[in-house]
Amino acid sequence: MSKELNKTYNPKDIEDRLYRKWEDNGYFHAKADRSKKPFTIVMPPPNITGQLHMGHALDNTMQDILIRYKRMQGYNALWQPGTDHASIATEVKVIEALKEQGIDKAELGREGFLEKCWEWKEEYGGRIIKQLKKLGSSADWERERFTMDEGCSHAVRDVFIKLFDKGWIYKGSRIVNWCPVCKTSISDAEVEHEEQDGFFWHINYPVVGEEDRFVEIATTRPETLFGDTAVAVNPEDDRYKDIIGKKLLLPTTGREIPVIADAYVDKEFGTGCVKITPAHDPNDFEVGKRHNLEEIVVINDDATMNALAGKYKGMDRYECRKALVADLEEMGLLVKVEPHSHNVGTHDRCGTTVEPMVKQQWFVKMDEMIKPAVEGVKNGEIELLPKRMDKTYFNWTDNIRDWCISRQLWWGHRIPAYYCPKCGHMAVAHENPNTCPKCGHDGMDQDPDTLDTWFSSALWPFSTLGWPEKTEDLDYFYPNDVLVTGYDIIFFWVIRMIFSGYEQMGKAPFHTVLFHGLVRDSQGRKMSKSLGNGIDPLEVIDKYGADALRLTLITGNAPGNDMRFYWERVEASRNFANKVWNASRYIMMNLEGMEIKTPSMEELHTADKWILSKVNTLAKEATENMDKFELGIAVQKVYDFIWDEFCDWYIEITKVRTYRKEEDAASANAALWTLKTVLTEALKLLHPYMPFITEEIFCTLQSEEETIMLAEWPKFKEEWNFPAEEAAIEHCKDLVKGVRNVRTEMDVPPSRKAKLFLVSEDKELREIFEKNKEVYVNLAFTSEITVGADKSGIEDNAVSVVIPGAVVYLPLEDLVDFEKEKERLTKEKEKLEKELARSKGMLSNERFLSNAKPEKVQEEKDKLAKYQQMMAQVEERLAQM
RNA sequence: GGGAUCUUAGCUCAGCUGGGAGAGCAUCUGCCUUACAAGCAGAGGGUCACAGGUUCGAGCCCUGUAGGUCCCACCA
Repeated sequence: MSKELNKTYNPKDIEDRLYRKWEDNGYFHAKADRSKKPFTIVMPPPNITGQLHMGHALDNTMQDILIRYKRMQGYNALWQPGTDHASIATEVKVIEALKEQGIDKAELGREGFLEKCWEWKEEYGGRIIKQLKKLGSSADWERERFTMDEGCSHAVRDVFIKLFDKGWIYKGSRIVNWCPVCKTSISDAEVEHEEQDGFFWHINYPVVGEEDRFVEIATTRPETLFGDTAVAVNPEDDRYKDIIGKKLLLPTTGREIPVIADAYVDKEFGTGCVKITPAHDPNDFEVGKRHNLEEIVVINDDATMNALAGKYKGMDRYECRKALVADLEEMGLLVKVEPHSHNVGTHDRCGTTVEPMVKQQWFVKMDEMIKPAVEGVKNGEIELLPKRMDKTYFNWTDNIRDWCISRQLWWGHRIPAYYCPKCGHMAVAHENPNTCPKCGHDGMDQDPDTLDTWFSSALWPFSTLGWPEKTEDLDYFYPNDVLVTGYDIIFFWVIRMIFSGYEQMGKAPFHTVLFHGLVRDSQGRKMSKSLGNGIDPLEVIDKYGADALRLTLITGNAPGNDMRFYWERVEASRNFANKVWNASRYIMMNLEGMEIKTPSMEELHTADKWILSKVNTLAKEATENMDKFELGIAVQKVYDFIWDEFCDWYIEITKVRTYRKEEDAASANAALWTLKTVLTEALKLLHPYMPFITEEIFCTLQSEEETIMLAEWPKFKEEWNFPAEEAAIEHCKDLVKGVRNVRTEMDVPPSRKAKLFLVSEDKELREIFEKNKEVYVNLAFTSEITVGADKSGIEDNAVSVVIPGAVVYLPLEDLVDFEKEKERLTKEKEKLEKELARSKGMLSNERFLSNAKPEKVQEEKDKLAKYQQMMAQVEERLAQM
């Protein structure tokens, strides 16, 4: 019945084959089915430009674990996958590709360019999906969506129109972050602030009509001078009270600007005088609004100076800065230059310093829409894990600003607004009305801008289920259950999904958000292309297998924390896979040709019940941990169980029985049944984490079920709860450990078996040792075992080991070194003395006795008794020597 | 400026609601014991950053200090 397994686990032999089997059999597919409870996760859609990196690997491993777990628990588990059009990223890629062919985007025209984008998408868009499959991801690929497919695009337009009609989307002239390289506006969230060393230029602006009187301003951006429309001082600043309202001559321009008073100015900072450039600085923009100042744009979209910069026209902003400063110096208006480090906003995609610009853009009004999103997290409808993410979340929502959603790009969802070239009327609609509803003019032009990529991903939890159609899927699978993602996109995506879910669906999109950290390199640096320190998950899979990679990413790290990637850790995971493989191989070898019957309770030996009880507890605990999303803890417990309890103890314990199949068939049968049963349970618990190896073994081990993927998740069973047997085996383990310890210390070769005498005054304990000789006979290297109440008949010079409740004697007279033995016992005594002191101290502390929980007190009393008993034995032994 | 987070064995990190310090790797010593040397058995190694406080009891809670990392923020 059982097939052969290789001696070492080779992931390559099985991964692709098993994945194909799963996919072909439709195991990943979920259909709305009212008889089952749904469990839904939407996959954060990777960019079509993306290549699988460690972040994806971690993110998707976590999701796959949850999905596989819930699927085994009988849920109708849907993992909804798809990809994101990633407007800027894709557009940049396509432009680059075109450049190589000598083609320019503008030449190609909008239609032509979009065609190229789609071609690019067709060619590369599926790459990352293939890579995700390598990981073992059990997403429902039949449902794969794309943010720009017909349905999602419809959803986008629908939301746009609804919000517009509600007055929550508006078009306005505002100061926005402008990227001069990408030549588009970007949202606040896309701006990265970095500290840069710069200068503070102090410049004198002459006061009009007053000879030799100047106002000294300090600026980090002299080139914006041409856009100045005022100089502001603090109204409380005595130094400048008298010049408020006077005019200044703006150097090099001949233009006069007023001195105004505004509380925004900090008296203590700089000179206390601030040049106001409403068109190129967000603060100045606000000041300008308050004082009705003109907004003079002096910088072009490509960051060169425009005609208003006079002779500097056409220069790049930094070139102009240099030239202007030199000229000011010549004119004697440059007072001084101070080094000054300040925060500069850069575009997170290209690193270009953003230029604040006044532009006509589309915005989403946030003040109202954010309210349910705040409330939902506050009242626990949505739980953010780890909990501390709440603060980050509220920090953002409390300071929310309107969302700039228009982008001057071509690849993306085009804004569904149409303008009449004749009367200027604007209509917002799903399709071009063609005829102006106002003046009847024939032909309307669509707004050239596209929407921020995140506008469509914000709708992902419901747009993928068919919204705005009222589909069965939507009704059944929405709200989703869990969202798994990195904390780095909480603002971009998570918050926007939450408010969109509330606004469009009236319900939170999910009840739990599970955040994970970043995977860093071994030195703790971010993995990045520029550093070249990224590790390709596919390479890891190729070398060590997907299961090893998955296990590595999930263990040894607290939820939400960043982790470092080490090859050594992958190796350790691979070793575990191999361990599982070999243990299974061993069990299958033993099952070969056997017909295993389910043993009765009486036929099960103590050790069998012990391991059943252990795996039973494991199932309970691992389930609890997984329900709390403590995936790393859960799998660590499974790992420890398999390696330590099951392999190192149980398999070893049973060898004495499985080697003697003929002599005692019932005993061998019970052991083999237990081995197989416990292994199967453990494989199921391990499956979400290591899907490939568990499937391969499961299918080789048995033939009743065709896949472990759909096997039932282990539950705690009362009939497998054996506390007494657990305790009994713990005693045997103590015994074995004690013997091994002393034998190693005395350099007794394993080949030398020894007689073993066990002395205990405890009758129950004697019975345990008597009954379970088979447990320790081999592990303690015994040739003969005698259990007694006293030490009669034991040579005086036998080596002794004190274990809880008993003393073990090993007559190894030729090897006994009395000095060494004494030393050992003295060390033992010291250890016990310390424990006794601690225990006695606690128990003589009245406040401990009165304040501590009664069970704690009892526990301590039991310990004391145990130590006292052991101490007596050690002392007696020392006295004899 | 606000906030988060970290500081535990040589390295990387666990340590859940406070009750005798753990893992993996590395090191040392034995073992090719017929599942596994990617293994088995054993060992060494930690004033849990520092200083206070709460408590019968603190790695865990509170306050402060130092250092690291990160996020947010319009000081020109």
